[in-house]
Amino acid sequence: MGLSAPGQVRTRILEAAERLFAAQGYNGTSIQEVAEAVGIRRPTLVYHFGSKDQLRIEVLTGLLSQWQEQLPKVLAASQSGPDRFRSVMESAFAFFRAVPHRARLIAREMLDRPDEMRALFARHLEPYMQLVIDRIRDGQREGHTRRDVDPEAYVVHLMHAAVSVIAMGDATKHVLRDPPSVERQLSELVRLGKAALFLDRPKSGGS
Amino acid sequence: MGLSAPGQVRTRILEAAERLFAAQGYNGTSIQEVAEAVGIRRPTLVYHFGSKDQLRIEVLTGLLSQWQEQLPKVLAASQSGPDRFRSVMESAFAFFRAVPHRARLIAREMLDRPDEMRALFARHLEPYMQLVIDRIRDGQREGHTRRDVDPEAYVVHLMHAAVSVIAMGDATKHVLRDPPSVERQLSELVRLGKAALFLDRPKSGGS
DNA sequence: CCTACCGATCGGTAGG
DNA sequence: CCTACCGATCGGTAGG
Repeated sequence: MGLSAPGQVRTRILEAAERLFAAQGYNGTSIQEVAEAVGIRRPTLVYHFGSKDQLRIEVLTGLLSQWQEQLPKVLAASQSGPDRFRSVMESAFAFFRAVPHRARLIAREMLDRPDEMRALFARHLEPYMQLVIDRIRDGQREGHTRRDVDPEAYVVHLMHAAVSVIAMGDATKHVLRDPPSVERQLSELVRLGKAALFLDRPKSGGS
Repeated sequence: MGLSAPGQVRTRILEAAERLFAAQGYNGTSIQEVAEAVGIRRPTLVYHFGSKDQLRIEVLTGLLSQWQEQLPKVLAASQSGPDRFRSVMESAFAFFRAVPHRARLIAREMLDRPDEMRALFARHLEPYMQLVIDRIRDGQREGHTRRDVDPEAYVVHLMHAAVSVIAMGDATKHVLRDPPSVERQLSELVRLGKAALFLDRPKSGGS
């Protein structure tokens, strides 16, 4: 009896590797550890993936593909304006928070192999980011979005902020006397993003 | 003749280690590499620091001490309000941008050893962060700062954002058709921070 | 600050 | 999917 659900061996290896690489880093994880977590011998793992580096690449493209698959659903939420913004942001956070090590692995790879990650982002995410950017420019023309927003920098900022709050939140969580929970941290991020994007308007519909 | 300026050997080891740990990570760097960069033999390095882990600890406390030393100067900039905000932010960015690998090392350690980093932050930075938080609350009472700001979460957000833009900016830099430079990214961060903190006011002094 | 040496672990291969 | 084996490198010690 194995240590996790049966499934395909390749899939179980990928899951274990994703978890361990996220927790300890690629250099901090031996393929021996991954094999043990799956319940197989090391040469068997190498037989399936060829090399440790190839395993890393397959883990990463799998993760980016999931992301790419979820993004359209997230962006299709509703029409426009502040409420849509909130729902889009919260769906995006939910995606990362559901499996927190995803954000961790992304952050690690951005540090270790920035060029490779840039290429992966360009392939998997660029169209969607560009779509958001175009919407912001539309909003600026139509007058309900601040004109001083730098759309490219704004979108990149939100992505950085979301990834790092979830990936590195543990390190800053209890620094303060009244430490903000991840919940508070994320809802402040939503507030911050809205305040910086939309023009002030009266609280309720009247006027 | 060594590979870098003479100085104390210990100091040269610390500098090389800081640079290499930041670039390749702690697990991705051998003490052999550090020794070679300094121009000494590995056992000599071990003689000076006892162990690789002790070297890491001394690199990190050194870095946090520098940070702690600079922060009061940064915060003493001017009195209050949006202009002070801008100058404080820009001084903080300048500190990291001057030696970009500092932010990288901080980000790596937040991922690898969150508990240890939390303790270091608490010791070296907590008083200053708390000071900023108290100022935000003052501003809220006095009415020139938004009441919906969550001061703790806001401050933590800015720290996360600054560290990750500088540390991981390379990975997101050229994703878009019109990639924002680090400059644009940082000035958007200043704009975002101000828009989310202060109430809207007329552009020029007249009313 | 060095040379010489240590056991342990690394990723990967041979061969079945 | 396994056992048996490989050379290379790891952090650290002995002893001077």
